[in-house]
Amino acid sequence: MKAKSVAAPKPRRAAAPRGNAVARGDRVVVRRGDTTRLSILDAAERCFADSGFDGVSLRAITERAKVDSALVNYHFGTKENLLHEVIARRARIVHDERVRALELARQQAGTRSPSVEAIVTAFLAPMLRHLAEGDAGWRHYGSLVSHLDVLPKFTALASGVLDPTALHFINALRLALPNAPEQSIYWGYMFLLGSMVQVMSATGRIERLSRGLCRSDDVEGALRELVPFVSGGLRALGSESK
Amino acid sequence: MKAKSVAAPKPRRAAAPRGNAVARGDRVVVRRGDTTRLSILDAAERCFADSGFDGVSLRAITERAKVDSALVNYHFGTKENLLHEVIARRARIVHDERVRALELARQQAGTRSPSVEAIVTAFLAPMLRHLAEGDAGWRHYGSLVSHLDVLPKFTALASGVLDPTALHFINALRLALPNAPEQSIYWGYMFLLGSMVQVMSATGRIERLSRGLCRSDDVEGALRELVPFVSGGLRALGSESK
DNA sequence: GTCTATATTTAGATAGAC
DNA sequence: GTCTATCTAAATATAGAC
Repeated sequence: MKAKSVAAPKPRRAAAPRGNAVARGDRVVVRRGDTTRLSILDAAERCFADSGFDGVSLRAITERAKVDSALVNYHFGTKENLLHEVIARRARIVHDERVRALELARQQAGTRSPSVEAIVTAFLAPMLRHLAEGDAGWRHYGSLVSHLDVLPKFTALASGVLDPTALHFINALRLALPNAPEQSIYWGYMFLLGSMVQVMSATGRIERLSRGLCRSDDVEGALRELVPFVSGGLRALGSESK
Repeated sequence: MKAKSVAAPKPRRAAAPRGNAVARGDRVVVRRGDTTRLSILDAAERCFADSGFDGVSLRAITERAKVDSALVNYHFGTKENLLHEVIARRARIVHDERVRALELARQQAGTRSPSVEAIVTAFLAPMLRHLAEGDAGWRHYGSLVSHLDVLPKFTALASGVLDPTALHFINALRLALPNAPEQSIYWGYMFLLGSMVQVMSATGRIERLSRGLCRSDDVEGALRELVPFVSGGLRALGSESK
């Protein structure tokens, strides 16, 4: 495969024959093969996070998932499609949680705009809460998103999944920072992402730098630093003395 | 190749037979093959930046460099070694420039510590200046470093090259922010990196989000946002009201 | 130092039996 | 849905002539 960019999810053949678990009447019916699908998604999530999309083979993934190597193509069609589904399943969840948290902050603020801190927290807390709960899948997802966020080749894919969330929060920030120039809002949002990525990617760099004083897996600690840092930064963009 | 992590540069065989250009007496003697070496380094820098280390083949690199495909192995030994040399050649330069800029800020501050802004600027300006000058090589380097910064597989490599700079600036920040807890300094430095990465990686995401209002290649504009954002964030970490 | 040719392994994907 | 077997292309790396 050449180094062409990865864009839309083109289900080539038998990609995703059916949904994952389907409600029928009252009961949730788990179909045969659904556990296979899940095993593959989880294994892919982990492998992609560790080594990047091109750094792992489908065989490495199926070995970790303990399923036959032909089943990836049956369930997902192509490797790219597998990546897309790995991202999409959790992105949907975080998006909903973030939007709901922002809604809540708006209600609590009444007629005024929520504070910068409240908006930033609405954005960061859902993702970091998942990380803090110790779920390995979410940790791998965080690391994987960081990876995609930074490689031009995958920006289209990441953008397509993550931009809807972005626009919600950019709008909110605009209202909370009426004095900030329009460009500052966009850049500020990017810096928010970048700061969060340093926590999500969990490369172990901060352990090494701080000789163990700070830890990537101390997500609550990171959140306690992240919210004031980002909020302070955004406020500085909105103040006149720039 | 399995998904093992990439650590020290292990020159396997004929890796880097000689330096790139050697001063002999007064004159700089450019050896035969040095232009080949340079072509490969430049092409690799570009390809790695676009698609990541595992996303490009050595053949794609040699084709872009317009040299024979066997010459990578002759000059660099392995692909990993090639990556290491691609990073190292520019990392040395930025490190020196940053340390010099920090020295200068210290002299100008006299007996007091330089301001947070001065320290942050000393760190950011050298790299962003290279980007702003429009040199394609530096742009690719920036994008590549962002990539390595985020993938666990490459953290050891990136760390080995970049940590010396980090410790310089962490020390400086400690003095400029006497009220900040020790952990906040380390996290703050990570967030500084993360924010910078959003500029360096130049994925085109901000163009898409802002519908063309902001541009990745407007580096001066980005620097005007980056310095106040990071400085404001760091100050917030150092204030009592956290 | 550079090239041709190739060894060796591994990749993604598929056909068809069960 | 799952498995065995395999196709085809591409990967990294090397040997040896020039």
